Order: sequence, then structure tokens, then C-alpha cells
Amino acid sequence: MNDDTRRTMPLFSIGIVKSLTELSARQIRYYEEHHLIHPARTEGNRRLFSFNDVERLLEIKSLIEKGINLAGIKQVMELQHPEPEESFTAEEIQEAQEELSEKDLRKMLKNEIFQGHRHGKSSLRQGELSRFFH
DNA sequence: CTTCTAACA
DNA sequence: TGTTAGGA
Repeated sequence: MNDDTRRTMPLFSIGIVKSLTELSARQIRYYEEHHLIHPARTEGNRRLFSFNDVERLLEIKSLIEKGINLAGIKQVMELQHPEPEESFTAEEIQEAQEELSEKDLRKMLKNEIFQGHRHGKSSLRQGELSRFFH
């Protein structure tokens, strides 16, 4: 059994995840609805989260606390964890990654999130990340 | 008792 | 996002 297996293994109920992340069940389900996480399901349709899911939720929580909305988080997350199955095509992901290294992305996020809005540029907070890809 | 979906005096 | 209804 390898490392990835342990991390993706469905283990926790939503109740456990709630206490582990301090997020409300509503939020957790909402983020799943928006494809930010994909917890497995039991035979009875109960959600089962893996370590990866929990870490991902903590990542989301951190971004939410910085004032970034879902649209913004979605784009940041998808660049960090590419999922061709969804909104971005393989080409778009490759293209975006060629232009933006994680380092660049962090630098941009730092400037935009912590200063941009004071200069009338609240793009990230409003989910308008498009300008980052122009 | 916990979790699920859907919906909003 | 919270909360609640109604069911599993």
C-alpha cells in the first residue's frame, strides 16, 4: 500500500471533517457542489473524506479567510491541482502553467489581495482572476 | 443520533 | 452562509 493510497482512502464522516477543519457542513457540501473536493460516498450515500480532501478543505478555508471568493479559489486550486475533467482544458492548464510558476502566482496573489483592493483593484476579491491570464 | 437534499417567514 | 423541513 503506497502513500497515495493512504491519502485518497475514504475515511472520515462529514462530522469528523467539520471538527477537523472548523468549517460548517453547509460549507463543506457547498464546496463539493462546486467541484473543489470530491469525497467518496458510502452505500447509504453518506460522504467519506480522505486525508487529501481534508487538506484541500484546509487550503480552501485559508483562502476564504483571506477574502478570496469561490470563483477565485476555484481558479487558484485548479492551477495547483489540474483536473482536465473540469472547466479548464489540458491546453489552457499547460498554457497557464507556462506563464505562471507557483512563485509568480503567490507574488501576484500577495500584491492583489493585500494591496490591490486599496488601490481600487479588488479583482481577486470579486473573483475576477481573468486579468491574471491575459 | 448523524447525514442528505432542497429550499428560503 | 445559516437554517429548517422531511426522510434515510
